[in-house]
Amino acid sequence: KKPKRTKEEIEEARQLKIKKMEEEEQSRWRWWEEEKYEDGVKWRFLEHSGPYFPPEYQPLPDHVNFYYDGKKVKLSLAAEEVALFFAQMLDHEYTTKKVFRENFFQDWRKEMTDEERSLIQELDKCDFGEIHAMHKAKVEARKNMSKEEKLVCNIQFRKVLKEANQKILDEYGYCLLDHHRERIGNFKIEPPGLFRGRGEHPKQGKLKKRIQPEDVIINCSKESRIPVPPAGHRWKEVRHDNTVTWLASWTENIQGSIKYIMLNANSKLKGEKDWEKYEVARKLKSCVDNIRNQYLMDLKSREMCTRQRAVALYFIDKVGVTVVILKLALRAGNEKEEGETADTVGCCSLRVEHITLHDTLDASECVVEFDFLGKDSIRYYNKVPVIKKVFKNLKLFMEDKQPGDELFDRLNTSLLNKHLSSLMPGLTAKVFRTYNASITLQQQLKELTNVIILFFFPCRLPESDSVAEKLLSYNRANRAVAILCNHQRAPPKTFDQSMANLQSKIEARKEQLVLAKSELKQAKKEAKAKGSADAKLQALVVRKKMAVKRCEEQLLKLEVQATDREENKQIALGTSKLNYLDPRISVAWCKKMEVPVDKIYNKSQRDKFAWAIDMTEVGFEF
DNA sequence: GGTCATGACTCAGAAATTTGACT
DNA sequence: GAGTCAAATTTCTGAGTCATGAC
Repeated sequence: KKPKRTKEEIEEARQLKIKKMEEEEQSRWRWWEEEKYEDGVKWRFLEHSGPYFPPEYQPLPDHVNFYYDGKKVKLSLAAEEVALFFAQMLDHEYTTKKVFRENFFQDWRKEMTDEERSLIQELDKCDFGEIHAMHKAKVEARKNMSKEEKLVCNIQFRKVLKEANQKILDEYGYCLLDHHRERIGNFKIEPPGLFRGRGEHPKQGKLKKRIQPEDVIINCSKESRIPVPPAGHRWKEVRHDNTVTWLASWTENIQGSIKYIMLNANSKLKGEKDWEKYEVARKLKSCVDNIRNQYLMDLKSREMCTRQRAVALYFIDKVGVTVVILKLALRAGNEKEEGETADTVGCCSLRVEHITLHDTLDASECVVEFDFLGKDSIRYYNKVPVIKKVFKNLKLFMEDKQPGDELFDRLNTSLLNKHLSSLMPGLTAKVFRTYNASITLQQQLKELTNVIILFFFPCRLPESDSVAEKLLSYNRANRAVAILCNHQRAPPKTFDQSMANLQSKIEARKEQLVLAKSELKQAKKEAKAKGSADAKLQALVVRKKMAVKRCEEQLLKLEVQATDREENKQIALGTSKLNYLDPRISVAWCKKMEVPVDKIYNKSQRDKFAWAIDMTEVGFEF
């Protein structure tokens, strides 16, 4: 059995943790206080250990077999490994899809020996049952490890495993960049497996090949300790390019695109770029009115391509309607090679079939109904009233076109961005998303957090909002942005259950409150009857009062939690929080509302936004 | 000047893993 | 104080954006 930890030991561990955090803070590289490098230079010194390669394939044990057409077949090592990839995924819906199965089978056969290939002709005749069962048992065993932890060997096993992982992290997880130790984001080479695209990807199921050192390019300083390739291997190339941020790269075999090993989000290189991004978006704030006026004028242009550009910009920026402001915030929409990826679109690549025009709809005029698959094959569905000029133009663009034709046939992202950068240096379609997201957060926070109440009822101080209520307001503001950016998630599998659990907790707490209240009443009654002389009874009343208060607070907290969770069912807050919202807005809000920053940002988020946490004053305006 | 390929980087949700609250 | 389980966090890697340079 695990030896019990004494109170002293627990306290010691706590102190150690605090000390470690303080040390971390002390040693943090405050790069935002330093001078920036000349244009294009990303680093002056870079040293690292190269990427970490996944372990070699371990052949199946003798009792686990593959069967073809009912007969046991001993596969070659290469074919067996790929068979395992498929068997591992059998519980997943992917393996039932026709495209996935066909792609897999085709690529699998390429890995087979001639003999295997002539025998194994149909996927339906393959029986991966035993391999699948073995894999499931392995996963189960790992899951149950904590239950069996009582067995000393298991504890040791876990410890060894943890230590081994730590060793890998220490060795490969960090680099030295300009005298500072920086964490690497993805230091592991992606292991081989079956490609899983998103949505209806034409290449799903294809074999993602094992990457060898001979495929990898290393990037580091000339004068640094050059990473040593695994024994018996060599690198494809070692280069010393300080105008890029990556440490290693390789070309993957599915799309032929390049994969990179880069630094963690809390690094200088990523942080500085992030800061810059928000500064560009803030610059847009000062000239957005002019830009809007310009594209509203362009809607009447004689040039068709100018008109298309104006309508596209209108989609990318926003739609202003008299009472409510409805925003669209579409992505730019680059062209994609047909048949190479799932059929998804953004603004410039919209097709006629993706929008429906309604002269009137739900008491609004000139409504555009959008229905298309965007990035990651996430559906974008929205009905938005637009100004007449935009509506008329859309009708014009759609004239004599087939559903599959491009809506903006005279426009692409390159033209759009060229135009934008002529209006403001650094301006691209993407900046509008950042700008609109951040400005929305700022507005929503102002509206939602009691400012009005404070103004009209100065006796009600912001403190009267509990931290839980303030956080609900923050999450609602965050949610408004996530909806704007169409950041969706699949509802968690356990959602209904966890909601029901929470509800029953609320009911229990309510009952408890009723009970506490009646006990308080009773205590008061008794105290009154005995007069104020009885100190014991007076103390009881105080205690009961406290109990009621505590109960009420807990109930409120649970109710707030329930509201928050329900509203969050299909919305992913993380993406906007991490990528679109200027952290300085949140930090300033925390300061103003006296909410600790760690209620908003967890440890790694605080690391990522350390620059903002450090420099932001309470009065910061985006 | 337009188009096309390529490279480098940001953004994205799912899945795996860890944490910590509750019983 | 241990066991359980949901929630939080981290990891993973696919999918975009956008600039550049060759033709």
